[in-house]
Amino acid sequence: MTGMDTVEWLSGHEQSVWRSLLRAQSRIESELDRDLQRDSGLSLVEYGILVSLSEAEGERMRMRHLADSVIVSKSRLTHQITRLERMGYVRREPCTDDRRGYWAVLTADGGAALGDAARGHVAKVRERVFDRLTPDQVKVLGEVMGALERP
Amino acid sequence: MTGMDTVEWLSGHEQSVWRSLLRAQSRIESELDRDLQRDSGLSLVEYGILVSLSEAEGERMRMRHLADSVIVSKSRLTHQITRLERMGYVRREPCTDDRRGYWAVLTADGGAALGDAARGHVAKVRERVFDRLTPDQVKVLGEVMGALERP
DNA sequence: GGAATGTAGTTGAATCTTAAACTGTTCTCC
DNA sequence: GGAGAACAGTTTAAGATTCAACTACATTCC
Repeated sequence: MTGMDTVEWLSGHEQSVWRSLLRAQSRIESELDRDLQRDSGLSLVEYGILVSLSEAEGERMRMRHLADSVIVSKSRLTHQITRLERMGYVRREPCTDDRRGYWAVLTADGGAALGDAARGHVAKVRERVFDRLTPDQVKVLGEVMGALERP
Repeated sequence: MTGMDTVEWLSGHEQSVWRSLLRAQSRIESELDRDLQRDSGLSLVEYGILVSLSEAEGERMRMRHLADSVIVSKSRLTHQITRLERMGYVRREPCTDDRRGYWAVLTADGGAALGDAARGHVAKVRERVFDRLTPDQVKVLGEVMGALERP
């Protein structure tokens, strides 16, 4: 017994919950990503970007806001938008009122690609997550994730 | 109303739970990864590898089994183990009974690095996850993740 | 008005990940 | 015992991500 033992460890149960969580996370994400990629050529992050844009006023968002909304670094978003632009799903427009800024704008092709991808993707989400849970479990899961998502 | 509308969409509540889940996942993972990296120079995956090895018989595992245990592709594991070997935390040993195979073996340095990293990391996990939840919520979270982790 | 500081976004290089092809070994089954 | 399939692991190259440095505009505050 040394002085280093004073860290509070996780209890056995907490440990097992934590490991389940890590495995579930990693499995859900990689399966959904693989399927989405195979069926529509979009990664999960790309899909998320298109969803955010499609729901925004004028189907456009400033880079910074978009980065926050899909939780990626500015730099990663820049590269990602460049790729989406190459695919023709997004286009950049300079901001007139803040000349540092750009809008990322959803194109018609991007909207169509999102529509096509969504059907299959939603089915997988349902199958991979919600079909496995009771309504009560979903309710608690919502509360829990609500508590965990806050920074 | 077209024929394409027959996909069962997510209900409003499900949708909001799903989005919380995605945000929580991504925040938890990136914060823990950042902190772990800063405090100990290990990524979350590297940490997971060292944990698996430390708990295995003889502090060693076959590559395939290790890859399954931390849920990464064989290829990624190969690269990752190469890096860990360069850091001196793991060494490879050829398998005597199956000449295709290798053991990844935890070194003394690797064990020490894991020990150092664990203290801070566990504290963050507690702080980032368990401290935000009631015992009941933890219990349900465990059931839910148990259901979701299965392939 | 202008120096200092903060913010938006991009760039480039190093690092990491992925996917497919490949080597060498073991297993199956006739 | 040997052909063929399956398995363990690595390699390679392309593509993605990260990190720090950088440009350009906006804000603040004297």
